[in-house]
Amino acid sequence: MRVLLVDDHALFRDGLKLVLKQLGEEVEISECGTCEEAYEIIKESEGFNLILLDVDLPVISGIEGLQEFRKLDPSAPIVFLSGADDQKLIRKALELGVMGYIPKTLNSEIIVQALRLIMKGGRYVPDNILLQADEPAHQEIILTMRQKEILNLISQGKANKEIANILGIADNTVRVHISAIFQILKVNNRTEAAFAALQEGLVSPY
Amino acid sequence: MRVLLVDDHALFRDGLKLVLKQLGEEVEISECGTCEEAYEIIKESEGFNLILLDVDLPVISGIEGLQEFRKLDPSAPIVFLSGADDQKLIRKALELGVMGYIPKTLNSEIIVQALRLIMKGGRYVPDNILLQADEPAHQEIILTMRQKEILNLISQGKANKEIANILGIADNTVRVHISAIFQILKVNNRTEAAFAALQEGLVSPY
DNA sequence: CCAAAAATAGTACAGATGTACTACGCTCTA
DNA sequence: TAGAGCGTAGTACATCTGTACTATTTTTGG
Repeated sequence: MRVLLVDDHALFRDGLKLVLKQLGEEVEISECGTCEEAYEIIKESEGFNLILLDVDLPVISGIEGLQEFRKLDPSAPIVFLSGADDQKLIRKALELGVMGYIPKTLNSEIIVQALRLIMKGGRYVPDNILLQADEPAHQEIILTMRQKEILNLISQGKANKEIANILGIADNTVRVHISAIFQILKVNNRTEAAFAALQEGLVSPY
Repeated sequence: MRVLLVDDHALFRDGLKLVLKQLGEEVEISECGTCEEAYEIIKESEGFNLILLDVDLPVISGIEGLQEFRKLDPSAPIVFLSGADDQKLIRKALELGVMGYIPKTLNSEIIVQALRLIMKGGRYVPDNILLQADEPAHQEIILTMRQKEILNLISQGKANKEIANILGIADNTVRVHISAIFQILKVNNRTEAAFAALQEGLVSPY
């Protein structure tokens, strides 16, 4: 069995390698600390039975790199490793079609069980986290493309006039969009909107 | 030798325990996943020779919990473990007087050497990161208490009047503070200020 | 104790922001 | 083809925001 382990924390890799050996007979582990290295390894290999991918990788995150892994080794089930028990992240991961989401807080016994499950074609997602996520019944926020564009510019601290210039429209139009955005996000001003955008993952804090 | 290992990632603890055993003869390792548990362990123990503390812990972060560790076991050298190679964080850690800062990306050989150094009374800080930190010459941003309070409220999307009400001062005064904050942060409006505050770690995105 | 820094507060003003309207063209779908 | 939704744009208006002043009181450090 061939496993590829991508995580920038060398010691965590060491710990996980021990766990993987409990998985069974002949486990052959390739490891690296970045997506870029992982791509090279896959190209030089004959495919893996399992890819364990840290979501929080430097340069190219696991989420960003996921598609490339799919291309390079379409048959390998991909499991996300994550330091954060983030409900949204898990949902996104599942949407992206990963076969598992393993929080690094899990102890080795549970991880072994989870990986066995995944190797048999199942999925593993920590239930406590999914239950948590069900609660809020948090209504999906849907914005039009234009609204997302403008929300992004708002989040950069741009003024209405600047936004109008950038998009080549009248600043009255910008205001109309902004009013609409505020209603959808249920906020009253651009600073609240910016933070709402952050929380919804619509913008990133650079 | 007694070592306390506080990290919420069970597998990382496993990896690190292996490394610690390389440190020498009789290493006795206590481990847990949160500061709260760690406090209990220290109270029930006779003191440690080394405390390894993850900075990014749930509920109480390593940085927040540091003082309490100091109180409970003043003689134990404290070493931060961190998943992020963050220059600012390292500087802050050193200011707080920790004896070492170990990025989780380090491999085991280097960690062993670093821990040996620290056990002998030295300090370990990854040089590549410190060099990096020198470059930006990023001037420290110093705000008064009042300014921080107001910056926080700005980041919550509060209007000047609301801030004035909350703090029990005139909204003219709020404006004066805000003008000062903008100059210090080199920004032009409250949304930019909110994001600058985020980047500087002055507020958290809840 | 004095000087500097911080916090307070006022007046004044230009410009930005947010809302409420109306209105028109475009695209898609029933 | 009618209606819905989107993007565009205008007018009007009340309010908020940010800056530039001046000025007083409190706190703090040398």
